[in-house]
Amino acid sequence: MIELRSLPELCIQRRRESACSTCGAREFSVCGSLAPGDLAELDAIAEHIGLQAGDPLVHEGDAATSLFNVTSGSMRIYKLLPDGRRQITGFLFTGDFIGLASGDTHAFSVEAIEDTSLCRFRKSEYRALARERPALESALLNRAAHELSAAQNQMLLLGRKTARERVATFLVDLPDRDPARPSVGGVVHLPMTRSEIADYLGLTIETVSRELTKLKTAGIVTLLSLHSLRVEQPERLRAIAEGVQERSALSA
Amino acid sequence: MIELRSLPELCIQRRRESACSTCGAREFSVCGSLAPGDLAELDAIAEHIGLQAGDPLVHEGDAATSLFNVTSGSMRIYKLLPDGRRQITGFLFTGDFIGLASGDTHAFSVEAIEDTSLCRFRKSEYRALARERPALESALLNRAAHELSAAQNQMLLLGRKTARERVATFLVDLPDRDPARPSVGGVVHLPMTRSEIADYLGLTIETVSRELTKLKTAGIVTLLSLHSLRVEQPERLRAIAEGVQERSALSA
DNA sequence: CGAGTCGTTGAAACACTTCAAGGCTTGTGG
DNA sequence: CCACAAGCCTTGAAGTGTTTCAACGACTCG
Repeated sequence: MIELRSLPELCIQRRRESACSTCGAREFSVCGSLAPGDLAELDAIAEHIGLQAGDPLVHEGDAATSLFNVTSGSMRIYKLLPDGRRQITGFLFTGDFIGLASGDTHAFSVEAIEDTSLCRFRKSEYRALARERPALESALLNRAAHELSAAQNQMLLLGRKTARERVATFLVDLPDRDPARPSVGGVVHLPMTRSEIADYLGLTIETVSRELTKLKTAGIVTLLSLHSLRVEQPERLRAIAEGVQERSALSA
Repeated sequence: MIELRSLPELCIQRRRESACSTCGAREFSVCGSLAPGDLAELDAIAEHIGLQAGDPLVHEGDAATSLFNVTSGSMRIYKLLPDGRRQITGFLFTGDFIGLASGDTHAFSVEAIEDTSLCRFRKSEYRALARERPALESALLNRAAHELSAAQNQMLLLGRKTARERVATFLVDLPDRDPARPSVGGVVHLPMTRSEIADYLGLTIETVSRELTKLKTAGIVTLLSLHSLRVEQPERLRAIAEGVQERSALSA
């Protein structure tokens, strides 16, 4: 029922002795300052999964028996209305958790955006381990706290920001989300489509496209390809994201 | 940094031997199935606080040294943009927690809507207790999970629902939020103003007022007073909330 | 090369906001 | 007890940011 995102600085990567025979994954990430003993036990109950772009992982209404940790790639988590309207509530990257909630069914769907690998923990085994190792539970609570804070920021965006502010906020925040692909020289990697960005920001694809074009025309960003751009004026982008209006320019 | 709301069914009320000498509060609520020993220890470190309508509890940017549990009344939790635009990210009622996050400053503000009483726990004391009593940490994680699920629902509302669907959703969900004031015969108590409802739903006060009027005209609700109404046709209200469009009526 | 998917751009439509006026309620002071 | 000011809410009319509808361009794949 819930999904917990990592903060890069809280993540430590632990390399396995050898690649998993099933899926080839070589590492998995856990959050917080876990002791080596905790890591070893966590490792012991992990099962590796590989997904191709577009593959579903969980579907709204599914029984929630497992807990997942993304080890590479990116995913979308979303909710649907009966008529098909979609709200993407988050993108998941390396280190993010999925499905920690206490309920017995998922209240959202999760699909792979690109080829993605994960670790799966059976919830029963995980809970048993968490009882023995309180640091695990504590680390998860920390993640939940950060995730809630991010959710509040997103509510502010969806409820009160203009289209331009939403797109700017998205470009400012995204680079910090994926620890596996740190931003270099202001280059932002966008694995998702315009449609996914739109459904994440509560806009249409046309509006996203138009606002990106305006940011480009204003010289604030340069579009390198459909899935990457470079931020040329980070301070202006940040100002727009925070709702600090610019007098002229960008109006048209 | 985070705020955790209770689910009524998870809350147990525990009556104190006598009223608190400072504020007069007689009970506080904790979540989950805590053992009597845990309750007693929690009780021992609790400090009682009373607020009047409008009083602030925490301000965005404040150092986060305490953790609060609402024992009566209602509060608003919100974030602001520099130009004053406000997004209320949640309303808090009896049993709800405030400030569980790990960070050292609050990322939101909290104010009392009506006269409200709370229990305060010093974070350091609480964490020490949680280390000894894992059930406490576990109960908080459950709360965080439910809160995250609610946040995802709100993102769906803010990003993809129409004004009418938002107001309908609000009226459907609100009665279940306050365990201290259960809904009887479809009567919904609204302690907050239209302005607060608007800032919660990402609308203006005029739009909220108009949509309430339309629901009244359609015979779906009856306005009893400014701060209470009765739902006459719950199934129609629920259908609207879920985005199931009605053919005719309600159009104007 | 044609089909399909995804993205961009323009024009028209519309849902919601903004601006404006008035009503209702509450509290205060003469 | 009434007058009056101050909030809060409702309602109407005009304005606008975003959506919807439509066409076209770019890229990928068989």
